[in-house]
Amino acid sequence: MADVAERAGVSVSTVSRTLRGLSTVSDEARAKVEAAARELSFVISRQASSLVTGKTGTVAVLAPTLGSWFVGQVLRGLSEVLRDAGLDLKVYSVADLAERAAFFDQLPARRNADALLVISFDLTEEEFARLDGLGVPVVYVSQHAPGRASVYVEDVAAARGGTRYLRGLGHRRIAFLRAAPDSGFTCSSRTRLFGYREALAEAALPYDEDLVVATSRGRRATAEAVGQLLCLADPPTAVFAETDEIAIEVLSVLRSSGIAVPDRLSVLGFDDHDHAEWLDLTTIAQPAIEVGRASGTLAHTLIDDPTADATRHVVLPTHLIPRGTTGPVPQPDREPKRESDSAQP
Amino acid sequence: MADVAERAGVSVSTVSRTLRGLSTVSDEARAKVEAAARELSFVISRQASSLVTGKTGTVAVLAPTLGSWFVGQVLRGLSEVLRDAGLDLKVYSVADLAERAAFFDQLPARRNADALLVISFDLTEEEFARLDGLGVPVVYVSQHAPGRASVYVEDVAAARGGTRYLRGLGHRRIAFLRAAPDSGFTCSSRTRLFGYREALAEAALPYDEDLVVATSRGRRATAEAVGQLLCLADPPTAVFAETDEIAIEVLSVLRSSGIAVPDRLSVLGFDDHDHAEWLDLTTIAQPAIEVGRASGTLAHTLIDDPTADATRHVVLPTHLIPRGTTGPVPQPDREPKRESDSAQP
DNA sequence: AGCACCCCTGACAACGCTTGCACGCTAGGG
DNA sequence: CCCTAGCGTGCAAGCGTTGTCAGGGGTGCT
Repeated sequence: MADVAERAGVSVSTVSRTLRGLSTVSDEARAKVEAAARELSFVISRQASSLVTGKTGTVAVLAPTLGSWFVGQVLRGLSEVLRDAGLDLKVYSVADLAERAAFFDQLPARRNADALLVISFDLTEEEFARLDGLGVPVVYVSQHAPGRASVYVEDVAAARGGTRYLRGLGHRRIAFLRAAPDSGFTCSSRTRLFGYREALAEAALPYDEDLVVATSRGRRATAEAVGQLLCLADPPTAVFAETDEIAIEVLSVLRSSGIAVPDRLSVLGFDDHDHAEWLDLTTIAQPAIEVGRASGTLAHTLIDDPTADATRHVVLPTHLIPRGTTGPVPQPDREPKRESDSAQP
Repeated sequence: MADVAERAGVSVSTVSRTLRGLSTVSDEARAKVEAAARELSFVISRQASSLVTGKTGTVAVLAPTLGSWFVGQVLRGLSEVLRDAGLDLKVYSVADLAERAAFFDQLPARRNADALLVISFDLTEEEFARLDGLGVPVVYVSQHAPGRASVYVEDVAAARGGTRYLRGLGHRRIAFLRAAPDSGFTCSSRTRLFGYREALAEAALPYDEDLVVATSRGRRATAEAVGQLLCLADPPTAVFAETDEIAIEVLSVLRSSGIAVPDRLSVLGFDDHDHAEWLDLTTIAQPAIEVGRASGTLAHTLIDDPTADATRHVVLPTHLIPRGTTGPVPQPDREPKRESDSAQP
């Protein structure tokens, strides 16, 4: 910065003021500084300025994984608004429980970011307390955190609606396929399961724990989970998957087993993944990119305005998209209409 | 830090030394400092330490988008090794050419990261020069940057192999579907196209520009591109898509148009996306997560050891996975064997 | 006993930036 | 003609660390 000042023939103070866009700089000085800065391709060091301002100009996000479709979309929306706000984006992911513990133990984000976004974590009270004491605003993304800033979709209502839809098709034995707890996505897992239970209860259908199965990512794990369901004495006629990614794996397993969808088994997903449309997957759409955008905007507000309501909630809409993987409950006394969608040679 | 020092009854120097794990601290002092630090839940400020060490403890990555499967996988591998190395991960994404220009103009990563990873950017000489003058090591990911550190798969050879494979099935009219230039993924686009051309040349097949079409993300754009190909006077019998995501959209379009795959048209992808297996998509697998890991490791090496060879290349293997979307070239004089994989009711 | 070491510790000057404060200048009002 | 106000600028004091350096207190050797 001193170099720029020298080249522009002004003091470092003036350079600093110019580069931050303060209005108390003469046009002449501003022009000289900008020219000098460009020639030296000078970039101000966030580290140094944060040392005095206390602001890092960075937002941290904690995600269970970076590889999932949902997180990718959220990150997309997020980076878009953060870029416009001049904030950098730091990502932390914790793959398993040990890493999760390590993260909360060290809280590396502390003092190294102006805000923290937590995506879909089912936090313990202790973990909530840690984050509350972080000293920076925390925004809970894709999860409802009571009394704390959060951005989410009405998971419970959406899952209730999805389950009702299946009920409306005549299904009485509806399975719920959730992500394995180690994946970290247990938050939406819990809320969606809750909506599912509510919809069962409305219709006085029993909640059968055998119908609720957790699966890890990967085809083999999904095959096991599906097998487990189909081997039940009274197997389900419909499967509600917590995410489209799981639903798509289920479709894959079913096709290679020659089980007709939806004639023998209906499949309902959640997300409206990019591939859902052409796979003809009935699903509950959620605006993932918009979730990211809203989270970024909220974080930005909370950073800039300490008096802002730090318990604000942004609730985004979902809607059911009926497609081809759900249909009426099969009639055992009739032949299936035809073997559709069998495996290719 | 002064608070910790006071509480522990030592000087800040000792606190600093303890917290950095330097060996020249007595056990007694170390214990007192650690206790005090824990009680005050003190965390050192990266900003401040980076000010004096010159290290930010952060690695920046520049990606064309955060929503694509490939970038997500790379980020996964990357975050894994960076976490182990104690480095933070900052992401910058540029969605269009204006943002790209802004990035190279302002170089926000300058001085704010210890290394920069650039994922699959087809850079101009001028942009290369900008990055060379960045002052921190730059690792080119998923692209071969001559004389600079890069991690990539043999795109050219892989695409050549894929095209040869189609040729071996009898195809003579092979289309290449590339990502639209605005998506930023033009780097692998270029190299894969090059391999495709090489394989055509080997067999003395003409390179027909009509067979090379660019498509943006999204179903409509893909439908247009596919339509364009099929309307040619001499339409292709096979399509080689630059990525599985494009290939999957192509399959989608073809299915809804009732065009049998592979009986009327073969489809070949690139990536081995999570969904490729069950969609029975023939593809060229590349170890995306491993690309991320290797990039992170290389960046870490370059940061820690300035004498390390900054032109090191890591080349990772690809392999063709023959599946059901590719088959022999259709025989116009014979009836197609059967209408496989028709749309569901 | 004297000397050379080694080990540990504390003081202090950076690092690159922001910001309160004071200063010099010009313009307008009494 | 003096006083005040306002504007643009520079000075200097930090922000929270690290690294250098000097010094104090043991220990082992001569």
